[in-house]
Amino acid sequence: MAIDPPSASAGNPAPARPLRRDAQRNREALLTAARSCFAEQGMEAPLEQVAKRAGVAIGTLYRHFPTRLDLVQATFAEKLAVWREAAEKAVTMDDAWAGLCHFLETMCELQSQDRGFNDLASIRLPESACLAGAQTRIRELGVHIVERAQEQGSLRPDLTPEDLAFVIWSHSRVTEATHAIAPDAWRRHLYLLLDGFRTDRAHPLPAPPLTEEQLYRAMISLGGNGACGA
Amino acid sequence: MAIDPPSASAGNPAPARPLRRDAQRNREALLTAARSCFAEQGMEAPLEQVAKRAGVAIGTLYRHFPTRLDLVQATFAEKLAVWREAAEKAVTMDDAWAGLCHFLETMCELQSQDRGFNDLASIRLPESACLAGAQTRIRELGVHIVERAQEQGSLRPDLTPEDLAFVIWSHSRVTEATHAIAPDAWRRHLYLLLDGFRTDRAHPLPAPPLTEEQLYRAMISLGGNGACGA
DNA sequence: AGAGAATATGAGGCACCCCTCCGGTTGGTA
DNA sequence: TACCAACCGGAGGGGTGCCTCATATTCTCT
Repeated sequence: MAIDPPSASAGNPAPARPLRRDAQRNREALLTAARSCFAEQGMEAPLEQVAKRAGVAIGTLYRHFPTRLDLVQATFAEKLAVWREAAEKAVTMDDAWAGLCHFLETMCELQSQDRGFNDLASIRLPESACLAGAQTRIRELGVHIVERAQEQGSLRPDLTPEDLAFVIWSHSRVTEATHAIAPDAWRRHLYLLLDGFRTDRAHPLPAPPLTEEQLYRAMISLGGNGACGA
Repeated sequence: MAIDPPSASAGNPAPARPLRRDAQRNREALLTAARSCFAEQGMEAPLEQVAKRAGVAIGTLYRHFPTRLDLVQATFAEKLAVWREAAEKAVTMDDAWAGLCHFLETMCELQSQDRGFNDLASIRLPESACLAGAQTRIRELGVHIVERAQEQGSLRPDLTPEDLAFVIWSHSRVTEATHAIAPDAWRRHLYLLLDGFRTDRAHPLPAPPLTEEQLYRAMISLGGNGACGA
């Protein structure tokens, strides 16, 4: 993903000679350390701490992952896949409302377990990032999830897929606040919000939905100093 | 609040000789600068930037406000008062649901206009802070606001005053994301959540409410590096 | 006008984090 | 076994922000 002979940017050309054994070991130690650091402190955890926790010098970290974004992507690829699978499954569920709940609940669960994922879910990676594709796919699935639930009449018709970002963002801070004190409290918040999503009870909303473009810009603006540079 | 001859901690004993004219001028310049820095960047804005914007050296800032907390409190006293007045008014409104909306909408508006206030609303100041009393008062009023709306039957009965913190927290991140892109989008989120608060539509919630003590601990845990030291 | 207290200044020490670079080390192969 | 490319270590230069303190300046009162 970073190391290796020149070229090999997209992920398929040269088979790239396997890593030396010590390098392989270090790479894995780094990923393990990154997972725990990011989970505790978010995507902006000091890289020097990741290196220390991996029992490796800082130079070694940079050799394997030249930028923070490289490390973030390698660290979260799996969890992003879990989220994506939840979305894929959601669109196949007979009860579209249950599908929506499954999608959102899985997402929130991942967010609440991992501050780094919490950060990642809230933002949009740069186009160049290899995980950006997964984000895009999840968004497509989100559109279907919303449409199906509206067709079945369970989801209020004035809700747009962009409104799902409200769930991500609002849950983000709620879980950050309650995580250490009441690890399940976020479910209460989620279901309060979901009650507001149902068709019965819908009252007119006071502001128009975000456009897709606004949504992207909003997600990018949250990027701050995280892994979002370029 | 910080300067001046010894003693004079609570705010009434020695009349405390008035500030010299230059000191008075600087103090006001500092507050103005702090308001704009905090509004843009949150409560953790670099103090050196506040000083620079005030056209004053860093030492001067520390002379007037020995700790960040001192500066934060002086900066936000007025906005906290506005919030509190909204709460006082809310409990007098005939329609308790309208009162709840007025309270929350005012709060969210303040949060969305000012990142610093957004931070401040999410956390709990230390007992020693002079603004802590206002926070406590607002909380008391929040209890009444909730109770009245439940008595009138408009607010779902399984909601507790602690759940109002979900509004603060969730709005916090939503407005941070959308503030620069769609300044009114937060109203949409707020009213989605409020639709979930109504009595009709209430579905059983999957997690118990926070206790008061959990709420405080959660708010403190968000304090991070902000103005919350000691 | 002059003295003295109050105030302002800003360089500087400390801590944190970023990222680079080059000499030393090691794994795997001939 | 010996070689060398690949790899590792970690000191160090750069940047930011915090806070302090000795010195210089300015107000105010007599």
